[in-house]
Amino acid sequence: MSEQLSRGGANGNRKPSATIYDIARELELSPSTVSRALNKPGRIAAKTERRIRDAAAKLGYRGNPMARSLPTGRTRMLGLVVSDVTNPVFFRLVRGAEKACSELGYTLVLAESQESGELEYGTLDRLLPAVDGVVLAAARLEDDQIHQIAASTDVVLINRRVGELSAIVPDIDDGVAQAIDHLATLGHTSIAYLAGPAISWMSRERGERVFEHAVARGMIFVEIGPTSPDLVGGQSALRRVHASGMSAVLAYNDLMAIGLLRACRAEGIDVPGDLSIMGFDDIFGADLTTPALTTVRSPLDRAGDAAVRSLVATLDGIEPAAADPLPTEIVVRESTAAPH
Amino acid sequence: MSEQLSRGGANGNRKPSATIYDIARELELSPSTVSRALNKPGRIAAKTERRIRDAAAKLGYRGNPMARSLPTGRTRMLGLVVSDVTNPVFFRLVRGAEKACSELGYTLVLAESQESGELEYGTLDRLLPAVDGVVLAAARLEDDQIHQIAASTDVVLINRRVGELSAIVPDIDDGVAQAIDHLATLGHTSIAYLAGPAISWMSRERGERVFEHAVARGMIFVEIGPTSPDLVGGQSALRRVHASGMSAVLAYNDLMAIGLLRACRAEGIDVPGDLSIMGFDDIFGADLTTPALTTVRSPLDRAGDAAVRSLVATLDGIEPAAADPLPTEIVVRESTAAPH
DNA sequence: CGCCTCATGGCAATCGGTTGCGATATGGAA
DNA sequence: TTCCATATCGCAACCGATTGCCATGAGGCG
Repeated sequence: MSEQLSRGGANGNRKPSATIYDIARELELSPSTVSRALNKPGRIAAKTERRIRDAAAKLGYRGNPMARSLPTGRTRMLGLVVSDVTNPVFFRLVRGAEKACSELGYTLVLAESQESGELEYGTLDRLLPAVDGVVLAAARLEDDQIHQIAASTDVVLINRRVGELSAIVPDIDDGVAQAIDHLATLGHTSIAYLAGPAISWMSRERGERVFEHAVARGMIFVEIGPTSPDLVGGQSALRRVHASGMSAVLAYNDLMAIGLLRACRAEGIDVPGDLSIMGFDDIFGADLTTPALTTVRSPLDRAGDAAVRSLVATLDGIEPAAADPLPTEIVVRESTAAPH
Repeated sequence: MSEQLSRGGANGNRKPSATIYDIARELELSPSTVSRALNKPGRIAAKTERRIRDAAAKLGYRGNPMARSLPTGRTRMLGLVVSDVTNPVFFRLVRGAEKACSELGYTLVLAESQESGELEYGTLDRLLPAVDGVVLAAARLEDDQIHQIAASTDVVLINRRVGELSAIVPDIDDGVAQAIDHLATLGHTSIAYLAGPAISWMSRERGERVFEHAVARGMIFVEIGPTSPDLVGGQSALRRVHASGMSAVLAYNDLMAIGLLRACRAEGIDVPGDLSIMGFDDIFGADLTTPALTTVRSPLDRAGDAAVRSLVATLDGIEPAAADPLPTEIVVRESTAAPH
């Protein structure tokens, strides 16, 4: 009548899953043999391996991930740190990373790093020791915080360069060139760049590229901001944008562009008649607005995929293959037109 | 000149983090004392505990999660399974779950269960043994698959009821009542419900509620579908909707409603003039469309939060507090008006 | 026929904690 | 002063794997 000790919480009537010891006993073998048969194909006689695999299947054996990672130090888990889970920019990114992880036999752990202070004693503190590496897509983190993270685990950055850390950065230049070309062709001679947060590497990068291409085209260029990279950021920038007298605006991201769009509508400013607006990323919802947003599409899903693969390669001690460029391109919709 | 063995991947020049053994040696104590001092406050003499905590801080001790979970069987990780990471319905849900986990000292692992076949030998297979419990927000899973999962770990469902499994389901009735009232007040006498996938419990539930309230109001009611719960699903349903002659449509979710909206626009059907359209959930983007979508808002963030808290309570052996109702309410925007 | 090699499988240490139980002070009561 | 209860800490087993090294036996070769 001895009651089975149920470890941890409710649902006590759950049979603890089989271990390699169960298999070993069943077959009168040593646990080490079972371990090898299951992980190092060929190390054990083919016949024995067969028997072991069959027994494992029969007993419903699932290796205990914790037990495995204790001696090896590898958890086969990867972290993905984003600054804001509800930001639609990350959706395709998460999807790409998730798929790659799944294909490579890894598990993806998603974390949010809203305030930078959270780095200490927060989610990241719990995350870092549990993963083999992290993909950082958190624009809000300071450079030295990133170095700090990189000191304790392998890191791959997305949309950002910090020191020599490996990074996946889509080739902005293509897209920006196309965007400026698009606007110039429409007849615009002046353009404003609506910057995101000052800390954002990507915001600065995009601003820089827009600047370069604009002046190369002989266009007037101004930069407005910095602002928060969301709807309200875009919304609140309208007065400054309007005051600048530019006929076209390129916002740091789609969220800001959409915010600006809405503010224009509220103020009775015609888009694209009075003002052409473009964004970056082509997030979900960019084609839902009226007018639908013209934007520079970023291959975020591919970036997520590439980041994970690069990370896993480094973990395996392989020099990560030089990632192919990840080109960007513009998606022309309705928010851009000839100025009048 | 003995080279330090770097376990696992690159970045070999990383100092392995301190263990309780390091602390014990430093203080000439036993590891077990260190362990207790750190986890069972009061179990050890206050003075000793102080010394241990100080030493731990000094050495930068971070407990090894794998090592801890091996004897205890608990990983302090929770899984969140959704059917589609890129579906904006889940964003607020993820956010809510993430925050709750963080507050409770748990780590959230996000997983996608697109095809049901993936249940075997897929992401879930790797996830399940690694977490203490899962929150299931995956409408695509079959009932018996859910039971199968529940057999091996603790489970909390969101937006769905299966057997006696604990579930967080917002109170649809409020919202639907308000919706029907809204439409009736506008003068509508007929209404169509655009159903999602047949397998979706929530789709059936919403349809049922709409049906009840519509007939209670003496309205004509038809159900159209089932369809895929996304933009194309809504888009492709336009002809059937139109053919039905109803003056108002309530779609299973906002994605479908928006798809329908777009199709209407493409076909020159005036919304809300010719047709009033409503959705469910109030996802990101629902207020971006033209006309902006009137919808029944679901408190998804609170649902995520509640699910996690309920799950953790069960894990702690506490009877989860009866969750407060999670009411729904309509958000009136521009896609509904009096029929003509 | 003898020796060497290689394939095969077992032993035992190890990863970093947790925890039941026992040993040793320590202080208070009698 | 003696005895006992209690507070404090250590011993050692255990969680479920991995892995270096060794023992055994079989087969190949001269």
